[in-house]
Amino acid sequence: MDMTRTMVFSKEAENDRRAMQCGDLTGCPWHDVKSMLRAVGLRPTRQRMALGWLLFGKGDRHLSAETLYEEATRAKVPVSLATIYNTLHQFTEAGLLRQVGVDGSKAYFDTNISDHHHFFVEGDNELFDIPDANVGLDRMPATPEGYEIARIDVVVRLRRKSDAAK
Amino acid sequence: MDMTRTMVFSKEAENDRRAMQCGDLTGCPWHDVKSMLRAVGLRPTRQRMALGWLLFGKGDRHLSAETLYEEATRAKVPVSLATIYNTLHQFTEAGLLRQVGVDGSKAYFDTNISDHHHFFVEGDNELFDIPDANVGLDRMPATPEGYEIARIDVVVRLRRKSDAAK
DNA sequence: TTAGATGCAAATGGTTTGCATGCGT
DNA sequence: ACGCATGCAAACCATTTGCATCTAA
Repeated sequence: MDMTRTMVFSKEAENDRRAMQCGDLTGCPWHDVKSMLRAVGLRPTRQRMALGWLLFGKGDRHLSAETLYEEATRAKVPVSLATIYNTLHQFTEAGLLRQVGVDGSKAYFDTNISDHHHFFVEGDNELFDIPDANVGLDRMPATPEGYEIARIDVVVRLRRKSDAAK
Repeated sequence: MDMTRTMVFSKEAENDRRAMQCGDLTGCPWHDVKSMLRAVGLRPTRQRMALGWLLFGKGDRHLSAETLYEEATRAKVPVSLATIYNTLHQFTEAGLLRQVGVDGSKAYFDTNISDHHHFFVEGDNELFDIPDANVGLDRMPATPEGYEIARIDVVVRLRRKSDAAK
């Protein structure tokens, strides 16, 4: 059962993270981030800790490199944009984050790495999870010969309901 | 009538195009492209005609600006990259093309504007339509208040099956 | 000490823009 | 002739890279 788990490492990482965030969470996010980093083989450096803290300290989030950079700056954490990108990618490779490609311009990173899909608000470029975790594909086509499914991305693009005028 | 001429014409344009490509298609694509352009209110200029010809002359295609540029160049059609981008966007706004956002880096344009989804081959960055037109969403979540669904994009990401070793 | 991490600035790649010239109506 | 269309190059923006300097182990 459950053999169609293609993104296997996400799963493991997810467990690790959940364990850390919900298990021995003591109220001091620094400790947990440190364990999390160690668990995936990344050195717990000053900036990785701070970024991990910002990223995972308050529930599921969707942010771009720029967003995280501003947030870090606001939080008085000295980080360079280059490091933000490095960290974001390292976290993603480690399975702590999931990269979501929505509009083709900038990249978004989702702290929720479980199997789920997204709503994307056109214009606002806002991204959020589709609450119902059970959305699935109906009548999935056969996977072409020689290929395997790496992932299925579903993006429901929303637009503000045309409120009367305008 | 014809007051909300903003995004309404996707549908109309599709009909026009289908009529032109399947209806009174005479074998001379130039004539059809010209009609098609006129139908959506675009001046049938040399390059728009040529690009329309390249784009719609041979079935459903998925290409990037760069791809089309090379193709045009190879076909001895003098066009600048800027014009390629302009044209691609104008065609898209007119509903003749559909932009597909897959990887976040470059933009792809699909000459198949009907409701359908895609396979995306990671690594090769190859994009193609999912043959079964009936793929649909199972258990679609409720649309958030105040919003309406603009479109649903489903991208099935494929990767070459790991052939034994490696 | 030492490999790995960071910061800065310069390089990149896709896409857009400003403006002078060209072409469809 | 008028005005949109085009071409070119410079501008842009998100992201990446090279390299010298730090820092965790």
